[in-house]
Amino acid sequence: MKVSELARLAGVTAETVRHYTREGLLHPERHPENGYQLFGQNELDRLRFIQRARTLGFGVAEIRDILDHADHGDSPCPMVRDLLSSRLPLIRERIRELESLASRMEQALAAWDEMPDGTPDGHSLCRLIESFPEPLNTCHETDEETR
Amino acid sequence: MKVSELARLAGVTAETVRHYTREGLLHPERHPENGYQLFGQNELDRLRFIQRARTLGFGVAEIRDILDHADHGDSPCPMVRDLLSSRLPLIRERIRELESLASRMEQALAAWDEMPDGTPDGHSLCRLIESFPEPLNTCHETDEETR
DNA sequence: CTTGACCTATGGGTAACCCAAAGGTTTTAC
DNA sequence: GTAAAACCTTTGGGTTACCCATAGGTCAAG
Repeated sequence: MKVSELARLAGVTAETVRHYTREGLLHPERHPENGYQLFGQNELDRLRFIQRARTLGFGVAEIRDILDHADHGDSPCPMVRDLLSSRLPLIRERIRELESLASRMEQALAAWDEMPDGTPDGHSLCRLIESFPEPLNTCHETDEETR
Repeated sequence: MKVSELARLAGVTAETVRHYTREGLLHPERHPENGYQLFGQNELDRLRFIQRARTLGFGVAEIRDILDHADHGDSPCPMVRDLLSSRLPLIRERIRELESLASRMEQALAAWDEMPDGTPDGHSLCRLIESFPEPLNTCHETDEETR
């Protein structure tokens, strides 16, 4: 089957399939005459595996490693377990950050109702934001986060 | 004051200050002789405003709009409120997604303990992943998410 | 006057795709 | 039979909020 058909069967876009192919997660054959990518059933299985791994939070590069291991006959399971257990605390922390963010947003929206607001007084940009606690890193080190 | 001093006072890196300047959130004067960026107290206030807005989930482009409005004498508060209230449900949904992800990960780790595992059987990549429910978009439309 | 600390601008990298362009191929329909 | 529609190819640029490396100018201190 060709790119679009594979994509349709797996519920992703053709661009995504091409992306995974470029990144070395899929290895289609090539039609010798027109250069089209040709996928078989096992490529569909592979793509579905990729989708499951993505919903488990694995990155594309990690999935490539997992697949490469499996292609070499090695069990990728220990790697998978390690990735899973090292990533989990980060996810939990990200959840806490977002919950904190959400409650700050709600707090700001609630404050909206009881503010004089209207036009700014020339010193104020927007009290809604300005009256917020400082990000508390105002002293020594730069902190980090992301991901 | 110069870039690094402003950065230190606000607890960010000098690179971040330059980034905000490039993006038009800060408007430093220039030392006419050496071209250095010169910031005053109100630029520090501005930077702290930016930090608070960032912790409320606003993007850099949005903050630029907010500041531009305020610079033109318009109250940005209605804009802020709209952004906040339209973004909040997305954050809540993202939290649910991550909680779902975390529980899938825990489920997978729990399953690890009671699996025959070891080497793959030639058909299996990693049962830990393969035995997962399909991403359930396997039929018609491509879905979307991100952010 | 020479370090070393700081400044500048430019350009490339991050993650996982999306999108547009330019051009070849295959299918469908008249 | 052929022309348009639909699909394929590769290339390159965009997205977010920065970080980092490079090359070269500037400044304070010893």
